[in-house]
Amino acid sequence: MSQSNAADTCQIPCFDQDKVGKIQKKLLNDEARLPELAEFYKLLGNTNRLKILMSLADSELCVCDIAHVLGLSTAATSHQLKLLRDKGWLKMRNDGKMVYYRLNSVDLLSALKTDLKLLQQKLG
Amino acid sequence: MSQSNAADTCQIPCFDQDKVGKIQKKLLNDEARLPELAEFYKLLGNTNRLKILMSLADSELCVCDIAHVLGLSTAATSHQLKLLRDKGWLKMRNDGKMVYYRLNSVDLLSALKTDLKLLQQKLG
DNA sequence: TGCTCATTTCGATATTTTCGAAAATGATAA
DNA sequence: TTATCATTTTCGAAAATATCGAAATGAGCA
Repeated sequence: MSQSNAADTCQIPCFDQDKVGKIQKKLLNDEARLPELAEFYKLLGNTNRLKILMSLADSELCVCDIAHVLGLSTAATSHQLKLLRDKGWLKMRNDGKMVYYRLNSVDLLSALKTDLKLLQQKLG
Repeated sequence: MSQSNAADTCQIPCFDQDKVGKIQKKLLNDEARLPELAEFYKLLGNTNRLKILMSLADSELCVCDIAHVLGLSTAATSHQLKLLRDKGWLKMRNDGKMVYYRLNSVDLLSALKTDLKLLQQKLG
């Protein structure tokens, strides 16, 4: 409320207003996309979902087969598949009672592989 | 226990043993690395940490400046910095009382940018 | 000694994740 | 129709995790 003497004492005196301002300005471009990017990474931050993506590298699979690869129930598997499908990374195809899933983006898989290499390189 | 008539009725009859076996075999190569990869993505699955990485694109910054960019306390900022440092993505440098952080890997930033492009492309 | 920037620990809170159980869906077959 | 089967969905609960403030600690500097 009082505008008297608060202005000339900064709570955190070390910071460089100019530098901070410039960086905030620069971030503005990407800032809107960062939550999306973070969500993308959260989605990939799970071993089972990574396994799903890699399992589908060569060909489509039915839910049941994927469940066996993961060692999960079909319900749990279906849930993970839905998360990937909702974001558009997987596509499903009905064939009678069966449902087959396949990758909807080759680029995703190559991104995974690139990142895997980055890690391997980092760990020697 | 009884081996009489259990063998010919499969609890989950739809799956293709051969296919599953082949995929599990193929996954063996990468499987050991998948938890690492998942952890890597978990680390990146946070807007503040992404902001930190992007803020450091051009030059090092002190904790206090980073805290201002993020709008967090220095304690909270320091915590996030530690997570990135512990994984080897950031390096710190002491200069008097101040501590400066910088990127320890150019490749990480380019991976980020690649993934961001992948998303932009996906979203039209 | 006192001050400052940063780190660390502790802990509370909030959020998220994961997945089982069970009901619902939707296709097929008898 | 009725039964069956593969999958999906909803609900919910347990567990794991994240986030961050407060306060104690370090470490440099005057």
